[in-house]
Amino acid sequence: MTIDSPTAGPVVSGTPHIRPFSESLPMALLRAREASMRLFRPLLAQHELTEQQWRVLRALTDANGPIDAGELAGRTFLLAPSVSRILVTLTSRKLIARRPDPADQRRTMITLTDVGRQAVRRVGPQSERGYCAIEVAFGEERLGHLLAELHDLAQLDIDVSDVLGGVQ
Amino acid sequence: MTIDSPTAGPVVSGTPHIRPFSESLPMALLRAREASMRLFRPLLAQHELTEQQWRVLRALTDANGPIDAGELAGRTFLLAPSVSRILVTLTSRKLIARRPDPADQRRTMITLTDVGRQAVRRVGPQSERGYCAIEVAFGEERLGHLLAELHDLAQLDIDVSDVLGGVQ
DNA sequence: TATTGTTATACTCTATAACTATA
DNA sequence: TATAGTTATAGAGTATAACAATA
Repeated sequence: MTIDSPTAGPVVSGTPHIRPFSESLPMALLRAREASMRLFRPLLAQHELTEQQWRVLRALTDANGPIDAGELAGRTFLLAPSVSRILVTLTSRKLIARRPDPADQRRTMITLTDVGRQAVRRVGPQSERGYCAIEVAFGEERLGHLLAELHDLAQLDIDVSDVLGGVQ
Repeated sequence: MTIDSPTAGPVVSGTPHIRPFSESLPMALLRAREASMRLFRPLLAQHELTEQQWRVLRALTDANGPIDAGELAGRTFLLAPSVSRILVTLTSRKLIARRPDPADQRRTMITLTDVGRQAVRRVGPQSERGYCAIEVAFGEERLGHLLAELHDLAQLDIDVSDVLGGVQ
């Protein structure tokens, strides 16, 4: 049940304490993400969708109605310029539609088109097979708990300046 | 034998079951990773290191001796061409050194230089402050358990073809 | 002939800044 | 004046293929 080292182990020759790569949280998250994405990448490739384009389509599916570009950027963890370019691509492929918000013409409201919904309907169930495979291999309850922990972790609101500590 | 799960909650208007974005494992991992990287990005920026360059330096620190480029690619989750280019950059900055393996001249062995080790020594302890902040906010034991679960998840060896299911 | 690493190429995303048009 | 989105630009990584050197 334990990870590699119970008490953090010996420090490497004269180096001040630096957490081993294997115990780095961002690295562990990356590794786990790569392992799970491995199941989905070929599927997205088949449908000529990048990971980020798929994130946009998923976010729109969840939204279940028009949302503006800024909201979309936030939900997909993409920067505004990335979203803008992705929206151009997805629009040219008729997967989404953009129109200005009548209430505030600065805003662009985005919706899935019927074609876009069809695409999601085609990819979604196949992608669900990936999740099921993970649930089976890892354990459904265990996976549920992991998701909850990841959710809580992402909610932590740590002040970055505490970390940099005015080192400047 | 349908893939759509029988007891997976209400299905959105006519759409076959598609897991909500919020319950997507890759998305949860990305979200958690973004939340944690938020603490480290400014630090890396201060030292003019990209995330990927820092991964290479960390992997070399852990290796505690020369390793070849292929091994480095594996440990950092980077593709060989990306590693190649990063090695060019890091070599020009004198942070690493490359030399052919005497035992097999095809292989390039990579080591940290003294300058490289110094850089790691400067960044490492500051980065450790980030980890500590997370440990405090999330709980040390809880974080340890999460790391162990992520480790196990990454170890899963799921056959991709099971997922694609010969759909072609 | 297979391998290791590097280049070549095209595409995409990241990141910051500048710009347009609304408000 | 501030905001929302887009466009501009520079840089970097992704991904595949092709290549050279070595085994």
